[in-house]
Amino acid sequence: MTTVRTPADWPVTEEEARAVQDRLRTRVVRDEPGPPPGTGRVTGVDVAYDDERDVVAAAAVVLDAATLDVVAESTAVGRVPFPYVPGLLAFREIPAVLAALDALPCPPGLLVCDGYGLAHPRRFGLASHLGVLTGLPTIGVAKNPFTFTHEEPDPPRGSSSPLLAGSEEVGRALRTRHAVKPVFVSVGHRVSLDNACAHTLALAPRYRLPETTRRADALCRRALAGAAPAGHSVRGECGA
DNA sequence: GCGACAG
DNA sequence: ATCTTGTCGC
Repeated sequence: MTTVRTPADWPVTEEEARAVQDRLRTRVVRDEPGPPPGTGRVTGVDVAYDDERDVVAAAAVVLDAATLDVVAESTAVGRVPFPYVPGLLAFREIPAVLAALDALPCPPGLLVCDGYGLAHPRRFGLASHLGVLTGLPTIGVAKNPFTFTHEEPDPPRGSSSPLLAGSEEVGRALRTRHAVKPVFVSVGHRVSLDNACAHTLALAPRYRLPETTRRADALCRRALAGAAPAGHSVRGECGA
């Protein structure tokens, strides 16, 4: 596990954070299909918090896309760098996630994020932000529809319906299990929406959520449980 | 102005 | 996200 220090230039106010999003959103690449599902590697990233102790823990878990076996994993902990504000989730999660990705011993391949990409008030959610900063293909798989609207997909696994911001399709409500609440898929960076949905289905053969997010969620919770309170130094590590 | 709102 | 017991089902 590695420790993270919040970057000195990290946004402090909501206004600064929105300005960063407006500046970086132009760099999202939308005209690439992305890697074919079932090939290469797929990496899940997730973050857990203890706001009382001001601690954040991130995990990255690399899976073989064909077998869904774990190939590598890493964690990072640090202080919570930004409050939770709807639309600004990325500023809370990204420093720790980048540190976990840096600590991986192999290339991550496609990144699967817990949250949204283009389905975002300014079309620049966590998945798109991580994609632009790393250059990696990314998708977002969220558990809730956020502010968007959708019709109920048909019951069979694989059915989907458009996730709409007004009349614009910003993502898809995708059924990964028969008659179970859908997940909400959106494009992050360098992946098409069709391909993002295909990846999501390939990663969720048994449970509602993709194996990538299930593994990353379990790992970051373990890392959080084992983390020292912020500002507490151990063996030379500087917390404050 | 009020409520809703990824994690 | 996180706080939380038992319970129904494969």
